[in-house]
Amino acid sequence: MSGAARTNTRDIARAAVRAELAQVAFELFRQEGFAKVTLDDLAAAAGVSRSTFLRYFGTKEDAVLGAFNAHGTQVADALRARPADEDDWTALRRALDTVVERYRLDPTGSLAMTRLVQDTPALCARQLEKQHGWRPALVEALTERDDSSRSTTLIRSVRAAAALDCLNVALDHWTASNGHLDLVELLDEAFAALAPH
Amino acid sequence: MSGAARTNTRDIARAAVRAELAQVAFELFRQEGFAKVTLDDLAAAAGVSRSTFLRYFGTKEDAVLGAFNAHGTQVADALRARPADEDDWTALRRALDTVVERYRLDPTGSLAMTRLVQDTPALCARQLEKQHGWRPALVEALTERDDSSRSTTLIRSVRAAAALDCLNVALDHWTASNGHLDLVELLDEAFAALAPH
DNA sequence: GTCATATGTGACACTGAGTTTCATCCATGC
DNA sequence: GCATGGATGAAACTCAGTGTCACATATGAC
Repeated sequence: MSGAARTNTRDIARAAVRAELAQVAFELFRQEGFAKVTLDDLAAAAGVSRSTFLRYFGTKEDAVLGAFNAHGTQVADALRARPADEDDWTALRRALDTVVERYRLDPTGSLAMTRLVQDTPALCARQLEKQHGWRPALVEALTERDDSSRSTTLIRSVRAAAALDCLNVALDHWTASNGHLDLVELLDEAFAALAPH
Repeated sequence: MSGAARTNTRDIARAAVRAELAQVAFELFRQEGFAKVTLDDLAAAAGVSRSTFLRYFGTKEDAVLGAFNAHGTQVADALRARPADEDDWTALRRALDTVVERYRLDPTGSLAMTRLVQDTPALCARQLEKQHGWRPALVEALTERDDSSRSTTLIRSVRAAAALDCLNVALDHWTASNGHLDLVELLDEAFAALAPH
């Protein structure tokens, strides 16, 4: 029994193919618009069958949004790594630095990707859904950090949700400025607008 | 030219049919589950053709979520009606009372409806999308209330988004308690978790 | 009353997403 | 070489959503 977590040659190959397919899909979506590109188009452009494409990404949207799949647990992990005496809000802000870092590494690509998602209602909706799915993990991480009765699940849920909103709104303004404004500053402003006492 | 806003006999009839169709759909979804019911099932149950059903609700989801269509502008209007000297966060909290009132009027029905939405990923996603669409109207209302430079669009956007999160989280906990907990108290707690200084 | 028009409806065909099934191919281990 | 299992491709299928057309009915003008 090769453990499920074991990363073997096959998994690496799969990941490479997946990345390649995602790249092809992204280019096509940007050129033609998400709605105009069919699964057949994607498969043809990538040189695989429609079946194979759908095996890598369960849905058309996931060919784009699969890039964000790891963000949820990543932010949750970053949250757990914050000092125990830090308040929820500050810890959430700092945990989002892991996401911001991704945008800093490739501003041009990130800008194009973020625009594509924002300008495509179907992608926007799926993205919101995906982020909604991160909330439980964030709440759990917050709870592990401070199990005292000072806080409740409701409070942690609201803060986790609000933190993700801050990210989204900051990104909205970032793309609106063509990436000229500083994402870190925008995020700080967003967090400041809700800073709990 | 009969003005578009004019409510004539025809519009009233349409609204009645629409309400009837929504009711039938809701019952069917609750009994069978949203995914198991097809548009043909809905049309047959309602005694109309598939075409007609789709004319009333553009999508299957909208047969359920159409009930929330007015909420966006309703909250925005309530926001504009708040005293000018009230801070954003308090005004948002009070504006949501218009929504809470709907739940208070029919707790049983609201509970079933909210559960259906929460338990159906497709509906949950569409609901998030719909609420996301409310944000611009809320931001505009906040701006009209206080056009001073004390605040920015980014700040207002974050607060509007966070307020809706508060509502959603409060509703999560309300349904989890089978409607036993007080929605108003839950909402107050949620808002308190983010109270800006 | 009659005619013209507009609107609601149903029937139908069509596209495209996503699921499922099956056959085949190929790499790995024996 | 041979068996096995995972990856692929082909194809049929369901269903949501769009668009078109024909028909019926109700409303308004004369």
